[in-house]
Amino acid sequence: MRRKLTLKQIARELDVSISTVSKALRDSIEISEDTRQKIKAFAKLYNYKPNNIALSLKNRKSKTIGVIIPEIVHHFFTTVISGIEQVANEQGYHVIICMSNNSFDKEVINMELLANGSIDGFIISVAKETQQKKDYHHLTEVINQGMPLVMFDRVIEEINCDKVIIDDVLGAKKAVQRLIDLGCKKIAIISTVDYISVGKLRTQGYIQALEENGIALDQNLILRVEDFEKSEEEIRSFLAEKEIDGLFAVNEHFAIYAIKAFAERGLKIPEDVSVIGFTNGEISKLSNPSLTTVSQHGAEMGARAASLLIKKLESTQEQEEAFQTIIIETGLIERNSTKN
Amino acid sequence: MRRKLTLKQIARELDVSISTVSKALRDSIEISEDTRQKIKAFAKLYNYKPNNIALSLKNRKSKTIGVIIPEIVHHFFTTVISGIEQVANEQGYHVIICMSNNSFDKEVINMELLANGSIDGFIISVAKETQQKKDYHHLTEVINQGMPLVMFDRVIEEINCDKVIIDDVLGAKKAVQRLIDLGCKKIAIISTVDYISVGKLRTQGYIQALEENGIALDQNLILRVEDFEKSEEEIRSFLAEKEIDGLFAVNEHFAIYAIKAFAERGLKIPEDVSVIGFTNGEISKLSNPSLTTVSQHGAEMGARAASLLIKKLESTQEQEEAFQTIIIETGLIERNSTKN
DNA sequence: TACTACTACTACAACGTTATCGTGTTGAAA
DNA sequence: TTTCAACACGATAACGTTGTAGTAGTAGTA
Repeated sequence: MRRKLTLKQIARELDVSISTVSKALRDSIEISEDTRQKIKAFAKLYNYKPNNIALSLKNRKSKTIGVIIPEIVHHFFTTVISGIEQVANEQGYHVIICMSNNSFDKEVINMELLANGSIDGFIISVAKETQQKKDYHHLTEVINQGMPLVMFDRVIEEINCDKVIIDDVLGAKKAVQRLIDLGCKKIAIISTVDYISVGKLRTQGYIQALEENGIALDQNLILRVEDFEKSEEEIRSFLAEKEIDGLFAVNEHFAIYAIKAFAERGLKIPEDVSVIGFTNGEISKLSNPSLTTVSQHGAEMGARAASLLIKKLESTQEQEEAFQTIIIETGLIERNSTKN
Repeated sequence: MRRKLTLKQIARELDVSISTVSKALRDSIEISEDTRQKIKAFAKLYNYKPNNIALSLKNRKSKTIGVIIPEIVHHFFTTVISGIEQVANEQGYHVIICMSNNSFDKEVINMELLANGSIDGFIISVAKETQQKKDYHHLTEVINQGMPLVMFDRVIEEINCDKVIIDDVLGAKKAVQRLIDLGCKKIAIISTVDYISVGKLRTQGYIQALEENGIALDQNLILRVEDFEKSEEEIRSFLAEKEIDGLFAVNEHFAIYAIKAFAERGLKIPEDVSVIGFTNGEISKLSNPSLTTVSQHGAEMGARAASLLIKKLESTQEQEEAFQTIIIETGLIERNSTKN
């Protein structure tokens, strides 16, 4: 097994100095045409590639963006990553992804690991556990070290940094408004417990829509799922005897479980109940009936986040305090779970 | 913005040499108790963390595993990554993930990037395009450089390395056998074009099952989807007038599209047609009716792949030629798309 | 002949570590 | 008083790069 070829080896082999090899390969005019050709030919022949680690160390930057996401399962995160990758690659950056699996500890470990030289900046959507614990020391630490950080989707207000979010309140409001426009009179919502920011915000949107239309808020029509593992059960019993004609769910899964629960009661979608979900993932597209959803434009989110981060990375001046929060508009994709 | 703290800075601050700081932090007995405490306290106070890049350069290894996957969308890959992460973390390794997006070029770029010092070894499932092109230079190159590589799922026979696969033929055979046992007489298959190895193998399993049960093979009952983007259409027209009572699909999506197509024809699942898919993902679980599928045990696959890789990385001796191929058993998860 | 200017290279330092070897100061044995 | 460990620390090299500064050798000019 031969080790990777280095400048030193080339130098020894061709009986020149390391500097000469380095310069020849970078087409320096200091090196004669002859020598340059010789060195380049040799390097090409033996497939020389500079060692990134050495370059990172020397340049004190890695041209790499670290992305930390809570769970890769969600199609939404996939699309965000695509967006990040596209912009990053265009600008000559590389992307590495780490999962926190929604665990606070893993988020901390991964961030510390990446922060120690491997990457130039972070794009992160924080873990559920982190939101719950409200322990942000790892985030502030990274920021204090002068490493730019962009948050997306699940952001933390208290942290001062660039953010890319969707207008959860508005997205939810538009969805519920649509249900109202379709003639729904009794609209329920399946949300999450309030410490999950998106759940809280989407619930707000639901409430606002009802208020604006003069519909009285009925707390019995709000389900805040506690345990994701048991969400199917929670939803089933919540919907067991509700007489409703519209339902808004804050994610795809909840919407699907709701549709199943309705089916078990013999209710027809969308004839008896109209259902709208959140997040335009695979599941929404493939479900039966296909699901009308609020789309989050994940790719755009990723792209904007990457742009923000790279802008920070490339600006030599420290324009501190100049943190932006970009709000991505949501869309509503109408499918077969709502009356047309 | 303060830069990251280095040994040098600590040394200057405490008026000792860099060596002393390094040794103190590593609890060397060479350093007096007093000095050691002082240095450690200082380091802790200012949150010193060694620079990974420098360590990687010095040690010529990064304790990091690079994972290259074609598309993150699939739940299957997610589970594989979980398996990899678990084993890797246990053994003190870090995992970074890159997506090839099924593009040959991106696969090459990502591999070259990671191979130049960032990681110690690869775990890869190759891109569709790579299988099609049969251009494996980037893989052989990495191997020739002495970097261990483990392939999983979509492997390439010609490449000599450790592999972790499922027995696609057997998995498919068991699924089709199940359909036969359920009394299905006319069983169709929705597969992919043959250059995708898993499609080819699963088709073989289908054929074998029929043969073993003395059922004549009918080429009209085999669909080889060409274009994934248009798969829904292809499947719809394929199933338009088929009189069948069993269907085996080589992935979840195809199965779902098939169920939709049947529904459009007014056929009931599983009463009129029994359907079995492949890959036990979210979609199978959530679809309506829920889908009976062949499960691939992704987490186990990832775990085994990581174990193989780490074993190679830690073995100082080069036991070349000792490449293994581990075959993971598939399971059959029965849900509501087959008669009970 | 002496100086300058240019060409084509080499040497060195630095990025942040750690392992190896070197060294000055003590204290005690001879 | 001399010698020699033991102790506690410092200097150096190395990992693979690149940029700056330095230097032979040649050619041209006065």
